[in-house]
Amino acid sequence: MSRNKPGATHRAPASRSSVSLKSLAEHLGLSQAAVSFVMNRSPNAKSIPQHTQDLIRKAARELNYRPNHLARSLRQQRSFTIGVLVPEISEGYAALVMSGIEDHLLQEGYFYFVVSHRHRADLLEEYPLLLQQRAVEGLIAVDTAIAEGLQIPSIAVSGHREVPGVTNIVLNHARGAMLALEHLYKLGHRRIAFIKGQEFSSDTAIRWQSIQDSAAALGIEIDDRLVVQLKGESSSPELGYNVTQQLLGSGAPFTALFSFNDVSAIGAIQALRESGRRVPDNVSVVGFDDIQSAAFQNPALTTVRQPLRQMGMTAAETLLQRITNAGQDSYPKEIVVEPTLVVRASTAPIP
Amino acid sequence: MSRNKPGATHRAPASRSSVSLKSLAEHLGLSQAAVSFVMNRSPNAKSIPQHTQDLIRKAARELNYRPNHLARSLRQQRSFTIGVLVPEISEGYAALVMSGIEDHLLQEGYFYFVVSHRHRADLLEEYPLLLQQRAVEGLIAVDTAIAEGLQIPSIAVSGHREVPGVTNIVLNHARGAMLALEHLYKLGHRRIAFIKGQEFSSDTAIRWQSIQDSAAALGIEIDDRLVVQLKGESSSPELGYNVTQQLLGSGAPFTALFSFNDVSAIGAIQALRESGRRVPDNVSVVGFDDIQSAAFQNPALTTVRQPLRQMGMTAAETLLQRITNAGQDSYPKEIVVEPTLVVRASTAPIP
DNA sequence: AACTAATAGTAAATCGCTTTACTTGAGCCT
DNA sequence: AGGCTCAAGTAAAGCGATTTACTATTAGTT
Repeated sequence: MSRNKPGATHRAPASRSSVSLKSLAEHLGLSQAAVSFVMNRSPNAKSIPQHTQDLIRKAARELNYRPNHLARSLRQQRSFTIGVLVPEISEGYAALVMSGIEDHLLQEGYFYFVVSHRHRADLLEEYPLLLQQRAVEGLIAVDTAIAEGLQIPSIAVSGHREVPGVTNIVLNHARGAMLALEHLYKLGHRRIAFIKGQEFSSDTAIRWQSIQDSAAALGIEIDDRLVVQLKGESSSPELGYNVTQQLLGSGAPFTALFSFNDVSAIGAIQALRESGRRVPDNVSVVGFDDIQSAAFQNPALTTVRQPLRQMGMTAAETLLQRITNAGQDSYPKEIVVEPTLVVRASTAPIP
Repeated sequence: MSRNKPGATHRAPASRSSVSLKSLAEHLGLSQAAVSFVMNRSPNAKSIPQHTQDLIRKAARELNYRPNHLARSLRQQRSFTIGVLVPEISEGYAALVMSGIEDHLLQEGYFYFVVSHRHRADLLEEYPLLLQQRAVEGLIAVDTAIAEGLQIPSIAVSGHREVPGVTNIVLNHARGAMLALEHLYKLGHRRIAFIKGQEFSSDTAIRWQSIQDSAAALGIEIDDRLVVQLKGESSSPELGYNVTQQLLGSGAPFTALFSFNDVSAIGAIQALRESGRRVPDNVSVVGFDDIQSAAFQNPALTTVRQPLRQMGMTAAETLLQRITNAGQDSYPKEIVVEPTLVVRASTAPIP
């Protein structure tokens, strides 16, 4: 199955124990300082003639010298590492934000630790501390209520509490709610059901408030019997499925459903279908987020799109700026991004 | 919107510049060594009487001492950090494996760096080196061809090449293919279309080989016109959509489709539907992986389940074992996990 | 010839911890 | 009184870099 090609040692001689600055300097008959200056293109290197510089770089290449990042971090008090705190590593929301974060971060030479707290209070408390012990230079919390009193610059993606030292990156929820409700309103819907998010979700309160405001502005009345709330920790569509059954059980009629997010909307559609209702013929459904699979549902999901990747990139970019400009203690308290309505096939005019 | 509760300073006095071992020792009037022994419960601490130990721990708590992990790692030559290399974060497959990895890792006190290479050859080459520079103690590559000559223990989830130093965690593909084909066979299907994975996907070759073997064993003939291959880097269902259109364009009739993975199966179903075919009434579709959203497709997807989370956990567990037992150079070359067939609503007897 | 300036570096401290080898004083024994 | 053991620590090296403050040699100037 696998052959050992005899002449295939095209890699460098794989220096068993990795070479250190010390061994490299000895090999060259120079001081560690000289080598360090040259390798880092430090201003001090100007006292080293070009010829010697070339020799140093050549030897470094040949011996495959790679400076130990730990040692450098310790000395410089700079780790080029940040921490990312998410509720859970899964397909939807967090994954998209993380991919945006990574995009910007790696490009700037930073690495990051990911930790997921799964809404456990002890982990929420402990992880930021552990991350700081590991000398991260900043923290990005995704959909996570961040504790006060952090020593390092922090960004909260979808954070809404005003915490000293924290930049919140938030969606314009007023607009998001209005886009969705206006769309339904224009299709003739008046009896609209709502699925609220769990208490622990950062966006739950603000989104619900925005919905109430938009509904009032449009003259849509919200029937309490048509409002349910997701229950449970998991991020599976099942949660949406469950509360939709509850909604159907109440007997109150509705022609549209606006769900807290796409994942729950997907579960909701399944429940509607099983109850004999067709989407969008009998009930229109609007989701929120526009996760990757939203476009490939059947019917394809109409949803309020959050620019999640963009939010991740902005988070990383802002964080690095704050780290680099440390000292200035002015920093943005809030950055607002705009939603868009993506109309697909899960909404239609009232029957 | 946000209130400042005046009496809310229930946290410790937030010691501005974090306390070091040195300052803690000075504060106590003891040597750094003594404090270190006690804090680490080192055997050396037996020479420190209980009373002093209590004093040390009390002071550490009060001053909120947190040892600098960088310094410790440097000294001990142990970073308690590993690297995880994935093609892309925002995808069903990798996300599930990562969540398994994290589960085991964090629990054992390890942290991890994630990097995604997006199939770029330069990154594939560079990232393992950068990770080693950052002193990771091991590497887990997910669905990624790992380079030879790594200095550290490595695990390849869905790796199939035999590389020295690497443990492959693989699915029993022979069984996976057989489960799916047998299922279709029993439903009466004989004209079956196939979507193969991209060349760069680790599982593509073995899975296709297994399919051919199973088909032969069952007496199913594979029509070349009914075999297409995913094209493109992205992990969106669109790729499956595209090749299914191609399949339909060929005009060759088929009653079932076995797709490389769930994501492409979802796109395929969309294409089938748009062509006027109904799933499963006219065409049965089987996916592979059982990603989270598979159960919530319409129709719910019949698929070969890979225990992805389990594979991640096993990867982490095996890696930590190999790290801990460093020295022994015996290690598992391959760990096989078993698939299961999850029958849902996308398959039915032939029309 | 003496002084200055530039060139080509080097020695050593430092980051914050761990860990080995040693010291100091007290108590006990003979 | 001298030696031995034990308790309770301490001093200092070392992990692998970076960085500040020097030094030794040569060349040029007056």
